[in-house]
Amino acid sequence: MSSDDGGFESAKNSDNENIDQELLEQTIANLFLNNQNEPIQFFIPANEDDRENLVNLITTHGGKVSDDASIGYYISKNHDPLRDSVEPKFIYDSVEQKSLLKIESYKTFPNTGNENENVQHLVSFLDNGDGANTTTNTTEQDSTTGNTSLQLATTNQEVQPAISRSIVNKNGFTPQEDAMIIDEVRRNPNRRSTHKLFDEIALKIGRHTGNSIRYRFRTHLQASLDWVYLTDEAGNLILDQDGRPKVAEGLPSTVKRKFDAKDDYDLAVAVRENLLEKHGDRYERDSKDVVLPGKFFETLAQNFPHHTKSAWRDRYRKFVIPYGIDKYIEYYQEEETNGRIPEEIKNFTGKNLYKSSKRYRTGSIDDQVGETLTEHNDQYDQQRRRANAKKRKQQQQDANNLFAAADNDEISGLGHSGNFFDNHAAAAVAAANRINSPPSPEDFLTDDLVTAKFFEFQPLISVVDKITEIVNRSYQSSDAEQLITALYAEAGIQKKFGTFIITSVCGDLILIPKFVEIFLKTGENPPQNIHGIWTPRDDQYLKSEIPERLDYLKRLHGAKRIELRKTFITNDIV
DNA sequence: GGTCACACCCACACACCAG
DNA sequence: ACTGGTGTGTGGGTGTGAC
Repeated sequence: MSSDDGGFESAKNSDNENIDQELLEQTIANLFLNNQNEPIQFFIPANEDDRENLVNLITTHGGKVSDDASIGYYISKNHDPLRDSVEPKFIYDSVEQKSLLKIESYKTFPNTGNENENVQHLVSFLDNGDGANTTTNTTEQDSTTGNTSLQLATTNQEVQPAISRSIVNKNGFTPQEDAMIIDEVRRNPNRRSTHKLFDEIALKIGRHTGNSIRYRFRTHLQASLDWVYLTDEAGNLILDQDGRPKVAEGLPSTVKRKFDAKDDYDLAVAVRENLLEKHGDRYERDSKDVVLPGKFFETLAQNFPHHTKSAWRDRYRKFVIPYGIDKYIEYYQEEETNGRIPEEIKNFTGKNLYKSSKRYRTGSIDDQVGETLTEHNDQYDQQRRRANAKKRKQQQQDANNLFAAADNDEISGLGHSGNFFDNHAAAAVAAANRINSPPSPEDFLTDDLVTAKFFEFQPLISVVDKITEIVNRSYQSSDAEQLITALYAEAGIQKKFGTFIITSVCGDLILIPKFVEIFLKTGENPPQNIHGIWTPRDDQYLKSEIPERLDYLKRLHGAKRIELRKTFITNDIV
């Protein structure tokens, strides 16, 4: 800070000037301290604009930036529906004005408890009526008192998570969701490239598709995957003596591994050695008709275990034979001699070349293979690009024709054009309902959970829309009975089950449709390992007070939700 | 115009099977 | 035991539209 700071220009003597300067520096250094003189904690998402500068401003002014999304004020210009968001302007303004400003004024969606806001969080219920008993017959839920009162203090702002249904940024990913994705990848490191893993994560998160989560990981999160858990060959976590998962050194290989130029070279050399041994002088160059025993590929897989026996065999018949064993060896050696990096063999599968074994047996394949491997690879890359462009053009043309036809139909009074839209709508619904190995709903949708009304929704998953509509209505925060009755009468959810769901989500209405959706897709009651949905196991973990278990809960539910759950437990609600 | 979420694509690694 | 045929889904993208 320079002494000619505008605010202190009236200082008459150097002593005063020094004292003022000292005070100012002290103020700045202590700007982000709380009443107990402790650093105020903030969390800033990794992808936040100007994050580096914000971190710098906070830390140089006495504050602390947490790397745990559940700790501290959440500083972001993007609102997170699962917590209070404070605009970064709060930091800039406080620093600029050299004063800790009122943080409430910078909250994107301040939780004022106003009923008219789209913030709904039922934490207290009437203790009368059928819905007040919280038991379930279908889970290992701890038995609860038959006459449990659901009365809860509503005034405790400390433990009330700020939940809003307002979503900004097109269903954007919250820090909790990002953390959950990374955690799942850490637990399944060898499946980090698969589509299935992300489909599974999608089921747990509920708000995004597997595709979307996969893309999110690949584009935004992968870079920050600095460590993963150690797993065995079957993908199970390996635990240490204390039962904690071990951390791996580096990243394990993925399920499948691409063949590189060295692989092709090693393969070709091994094949040639084998044939020379067998045929001696009668060895035929680039033979297309060579029988190699299974033992050969078995040995190869032992010597080069990063590919399986089947993979080596497949690579041999689909790539090395069509290109030419000796031709590839010569190509590889020449590239190395000339200081160039050899390419692997490409474009010999499916549509390109490997349609019929006759083609390479007769040698006609050579007509399609360029002078060099590079030329060959380039040729097919170009062909593919041209084919894709042509396909896109055709699709555009089809779309134009379709709309033209629709216009004509309208004009000619024929109504909408055929059943194109119906078919596509049906396909879209079918796709939306398609999940991996779904459990049969008949097995878990028992009478004590749902009524006949529930089955009127077809497909069943559409009941989630109805439930969303129900929970979006305005309710008195002290009255869950109204909600339970609506769920019973309009969605066919038995009152006891409705109460159980509300209890499992600690009264957080936004999670109720999510609960039902995941329940329908997985049959899990309550759904396991879902942010904000408490299971009997989670409650046991909470009661155990074992640090590792509490850490796990903190990652899964966040500190605020843990405090809220404790209140539930203390009040004997669960 | 850039970024993001999401859908979709496709070569090919790996596996299985009937002949 | 070996073969060619082929299914599955990974791995690494690209296309599209909303914001």
